[in-house]
Amino acid sequence: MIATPDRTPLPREFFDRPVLDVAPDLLGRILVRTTPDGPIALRLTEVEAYDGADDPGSHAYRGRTARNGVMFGPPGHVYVYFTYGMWFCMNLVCGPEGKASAVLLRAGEIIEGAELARTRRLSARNDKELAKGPARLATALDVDRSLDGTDACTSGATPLKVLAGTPVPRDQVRNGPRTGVAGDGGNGDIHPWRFWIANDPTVSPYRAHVPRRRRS
DNA sequence: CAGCGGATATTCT
DNA sequence: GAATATCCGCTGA
Repeated sequence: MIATPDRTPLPREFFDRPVLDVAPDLLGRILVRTTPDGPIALRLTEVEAYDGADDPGSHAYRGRTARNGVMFGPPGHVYVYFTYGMWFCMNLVCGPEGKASAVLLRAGEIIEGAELARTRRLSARNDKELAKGPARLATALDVDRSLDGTDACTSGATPLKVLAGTPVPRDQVRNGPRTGVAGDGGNGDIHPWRFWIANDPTVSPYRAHVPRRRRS
């Protein structure tokens, strides 16, 4: 017997909590992206927490900039950034206004609208790869900077919403160092803030931080 | 399969 | 100038 996922939208209070509480609680939730061509729904399987004030790995660590301003705003809004000159990644802002913490959505399983996602992810070899990685997830859902600052918690028509779905039992949640973040992953790592669903085939592979040199 | 170079905006030094 | 919350295509085993 499989429980039917709860399609009730998560209220803003869900996100107005410490980011380390919200992040594991987002696993199994359903993100719905409404596009002109139709809806795409994704079950979240992997996330990472970023805590502005005390977190050197966070975009907000060195204060507010034109890029990260949404992180300092109210919870339940979408923070989208552009990285490596090519890719977008999306976050959900958590905690009270001014806290500048957010959850990076790293991977998920497309459960509705896969045909739409495939047209945006032509290099994916199978459906498990459609949203395996944060930039792939944003690409599959047609998310870019035009959605930065969008409220995911208001009622009515919004481009992005988060539904209650089916929360993952705590014993199915794994955590470890964040992917590609300088300072994370060493012995005595104090930021094991990547959370994923155990044995889920859509979770992205872990990669340690590796500084890369630019060609001269 | 692992390793690597290329693409190149935003931010900080 | 140099690093970065990444991905893709190519190379060689």
